[in-house]
Amino acid sequence: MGKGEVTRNTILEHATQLASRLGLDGLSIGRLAGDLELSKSGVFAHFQSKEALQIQVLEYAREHFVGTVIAPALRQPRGEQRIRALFDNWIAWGNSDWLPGGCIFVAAAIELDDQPGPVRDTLFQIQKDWFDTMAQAARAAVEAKYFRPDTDADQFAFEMYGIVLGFHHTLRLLRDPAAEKRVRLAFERLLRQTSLGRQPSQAS
Amino acid sequence: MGKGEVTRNTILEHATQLASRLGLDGLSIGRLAGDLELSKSGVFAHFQSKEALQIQVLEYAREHFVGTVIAPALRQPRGEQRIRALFDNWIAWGNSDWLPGGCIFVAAAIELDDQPGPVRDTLFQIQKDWFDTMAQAARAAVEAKYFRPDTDADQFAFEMYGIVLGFHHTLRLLRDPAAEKRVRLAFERLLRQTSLGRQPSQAS
DNA sequence: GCGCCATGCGAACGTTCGTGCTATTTTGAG
DNA sequence: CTCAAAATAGCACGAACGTTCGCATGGCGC
Repeated sequence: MGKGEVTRNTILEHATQLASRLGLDGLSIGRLAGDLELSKSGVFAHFQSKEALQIQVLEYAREHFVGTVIAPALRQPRGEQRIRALFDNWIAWGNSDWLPGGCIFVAAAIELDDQPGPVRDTLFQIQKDWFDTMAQAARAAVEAKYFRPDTDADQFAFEMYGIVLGFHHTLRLLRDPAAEKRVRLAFERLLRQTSLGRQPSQAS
Repeated sequence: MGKGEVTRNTILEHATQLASRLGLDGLSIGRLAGDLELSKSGVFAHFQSKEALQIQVLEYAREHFVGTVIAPALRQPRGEQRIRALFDNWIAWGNSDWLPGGCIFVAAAIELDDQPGPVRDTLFQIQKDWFDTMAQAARAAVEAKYFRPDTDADQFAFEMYGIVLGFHHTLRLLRDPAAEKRVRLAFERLLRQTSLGRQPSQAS
C-alpha cells in the first residue's frame, strides 16, 4: 500500500466521522485539510470532486457496516440468533464512537431524499441492500421455523427499520436515557408477534 | 396586519418549504431573496440573523403542525378515534404538498441532533411536546377503556414515532409505493397489541 | 394631505466554498 | 544513488455565504 493510499484512507476515515456529524453536505474540503494538517489542494487531489468524495465516504462507511453489522450476523445460524445479531449489531453501530454523529446512513437518507444525483443513487443502493438483507434474514427465520410461516418478510424489515429509527431519534435529539430500553422492548414485541410459539391467533 | 408582516409571512412560508427540502442549514437568505424577487438585505431585515430565521421557521411550522395535526385530533373523543386521528393526520402532514421535502421536523432532528444552540433547543421542545401529546392521548385511551390498563404510554409513543419514521424513510428515500400500506399495517399491529379486545395473553 | 417611520434596495465587507493550475517535495524501483 | 513518477503544497479564480450600512420611498396615522 503506497503512501498515497494511506493518506486517502486517513482522509476518508476522518471525512466519514465528520459527515456523520455535519452531514455529507456539511463536509468541506478546507475543514478536512485543516483538521488533518494538509493543504486543501492536497486533499482535493485524492478525489476528483466533492461529489466523488461524498460517494467514497458512503462506500467507506458501507464497508465498515458490512464488516461490523452484517458479516458477523450472517455467521450466526439462521433464525432467532441471526435476527437478534442483526439487531444488536445495528444498535451498537449507531452508538459506536466511530460515528460520533450517529449513523451516517440515517443522516444521509434525510439529507439526500430529494436531491437526485449519483450520491443519492449510491445511498439508495446501500439502503436497499440493507433492507434486502433484513428481509432475507426474516425469510431464513421462517425456514428455520422461528418465524410464523405466513410472515411477510418485507413487512418485518420495515418494522425493524422503524424501531431502530425511533431509537436513533430518541437517543440523539431527545437524549432520552431510556431510549435503549424502549427500543429493546419494541423489538421484543415485534419478535413475539412474528415468531412461532405462544403468540396470538392473529386472525387474518 | 401591516405590510411588513405580510412580507414576513410570505418569507416564512417559502423558507419553511425550502428548509423541508434543503434543511435548515441549506436555507440561504440569498436564495430566498431570489425566489421571492426581493433583495437579500430586504429579506435579512426581517430577521436579525440567520439563526433567528431558522428558529422562526421552526415555530412557523409548529403552528401549522398544531393546527392541522394536533388540534383536529384533540377534537375527537378520547380513545380509538383520537389515536387514529393523530396517526392519520400525521401521515397526511408528512405527505402534504405544503412540505415538498417531507416533514421538516424529521429533517431538522437529524441535522441538529449534535449541533447545540438555540435552534436545537427550539426543535427539542417541539419534539418533546409532540411526544407528550402522543403519550397523553395514549393515557386518555386507557381511561376510555380502549387501551389495556397496563399500557406504557411512553412506550406507545415511542413505537408510534418509530413506525412513522420508517414510513418517512421508506417513502422518501426508497420511493417504495408500498410504504403507506406498510405503515398502516404496522400501526394496526401496534393498536391490536395495545388495545383491549381480543389480544394475546401476553404474559408479563 | 402632510410628514414620519417602517420597509425595502443596492453596494460592499470579509469568509468560505469548490476547483483549477503550476511548483515543489517525497517516494520507491532499478 | 538516480531519477521518473507519485504525492502534496501554493496560489488564484469566481461564486456564494451572512452581515452591515446608508439611502430611497411609499403607506398610514394624525
